[in-house]
Amino acid sequence: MSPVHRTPQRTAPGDRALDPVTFALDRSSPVPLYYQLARHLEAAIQRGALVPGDLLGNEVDLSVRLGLSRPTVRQAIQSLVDKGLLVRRRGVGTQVVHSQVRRPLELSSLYDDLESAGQGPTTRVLRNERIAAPADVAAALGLPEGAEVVVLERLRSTHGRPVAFLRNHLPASLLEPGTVRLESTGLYRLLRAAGIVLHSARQSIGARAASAEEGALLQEPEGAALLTMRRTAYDDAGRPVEHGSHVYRASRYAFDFQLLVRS
Amino acid sequence: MSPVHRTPQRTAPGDRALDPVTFALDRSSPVPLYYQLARHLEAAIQRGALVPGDLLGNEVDLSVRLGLSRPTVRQAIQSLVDKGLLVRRRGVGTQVVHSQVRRPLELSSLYDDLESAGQGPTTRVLRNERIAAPADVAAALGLPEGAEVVVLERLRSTHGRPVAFLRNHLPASLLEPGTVRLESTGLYRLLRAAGIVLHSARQSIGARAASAEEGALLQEPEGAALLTMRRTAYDDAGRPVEHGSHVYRASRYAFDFQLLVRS
DNA sequence: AAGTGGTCTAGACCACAAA
DNA sequence: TTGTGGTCTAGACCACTTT
Repeated sequence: MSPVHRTPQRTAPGDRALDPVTFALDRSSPVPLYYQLARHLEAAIQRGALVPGDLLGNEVDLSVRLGLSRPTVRQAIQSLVDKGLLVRRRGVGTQVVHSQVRRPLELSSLYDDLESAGQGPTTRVLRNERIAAPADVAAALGLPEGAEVVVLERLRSTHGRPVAFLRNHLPASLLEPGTVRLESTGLYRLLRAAGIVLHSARQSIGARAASAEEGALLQEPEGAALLTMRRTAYDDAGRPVEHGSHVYRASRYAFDFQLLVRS
Repeated sequence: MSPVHRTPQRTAPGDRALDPVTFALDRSSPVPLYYQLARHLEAAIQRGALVPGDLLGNEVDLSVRLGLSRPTVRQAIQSLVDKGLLVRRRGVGTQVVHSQVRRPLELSSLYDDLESAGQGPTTRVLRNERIAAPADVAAALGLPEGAEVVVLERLRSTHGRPVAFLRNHLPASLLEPGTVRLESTGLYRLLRAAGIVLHSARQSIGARAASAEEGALLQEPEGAALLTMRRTAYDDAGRPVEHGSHVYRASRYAFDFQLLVRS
């Protein structure tokens, strides 16, 4: 049996040289074996060597061919199942998911979103200073009211036209973001560069009509529909790291993502 | 050493009877052992027996105390790490995450959302018929243009006031949803009851101003800000199962969820 | 130096689906 | 009946963090 099958069946004999599953592991690398395998399979899927519906060979054969134990192979496969790229069916096998999977919803910055969409975002920092925390911000960040926080206000544009107005608050003890850097990258990248590891975020997406000031900033008429997003991000230890309150031009932006069903 | 530690340190001696980690496994149950352990730990966290910051005992001790192998214990712990309830640090240990974790974003139906919030949703079915698929729907569902689909239009309310207008299209071959059932439950529950297993969905959230008809339906003035959601859901085999195009009153609804950072 | 999680092995038996 | 993934064991060695 050849290790990859198309529906309803099999590849031509002599395909083993093109077998997209078997490959050379680097056992001297510090990269874990299961991770090497996962990346290899993912690449094979991305470049189309494994087509939706294809069955991977069964796990036992696979582990023999690769010289790995079955649990290690399973660990690799499981990570791709978790990503939504593969589906396992008992008694059937493991196959590549049919639908075009895009990335699941990530805690990504708007900057990265726009950049990866080739939108060449620009940022104008309107405000960057230390203030006493307003009540709602203090509550969101778990700080005593009046504690010192950094407030950032930024206008993000693509193609010279505004997309979003971003207001963020950070505990002043955490980071003193430089205005210059903020104009050339995203806040989350600055946090990561400062060694702050994000773990989770609580987020709320809504809509409302634009105020006169918001309209002026975003070049929308007063009363235009805006998307709003409020988010508090936490680090590994559960400490609030950042609270953001953003508004987006609905005519130029939407939240777009893939969900996986919890199982 | 007692198995649970508070910061900076330990519970009183004699606490072993209250040890929130050790418990009795049911080896005769068909429920997997790792799953029993995961549920037990999750319950201990939810009821506060394990407090944020608490360290679980190390994995080797734990497996000995529970009479399980270490991989099985790891499998249980890993599932809770994936859920965002626990954090592991090499050289340190596994501890309960500080922040209050709510559920991550799920592919849940609005009906379930409102019901679990105690809002007692009601549904009025405005339309339930078979039609030839419009071009955009056919494209989303991967059907030839003009193929037969079921179109549903529903108005969902809580406390007697409308919250959302839901328009859904399904391949007619898949399901013939009964209007009566649709008034008493959510579409996704009907799909599940029909044996349709959802796997993933592609979703886009935006905003726009209400049209005159939308305003009349939702009891909002024309031009009011509305939240919009377009979603296509897929089953295990990657077949499109449903396409929804919904509008929500921004004054009464927001998308509210927790994100975990991919790692 | 000691203790933790991270990785890996080489088996075993079971549950489920398809032929 | 056969083949698949699902679960589980009892070890091993390594990398990292803290003392």
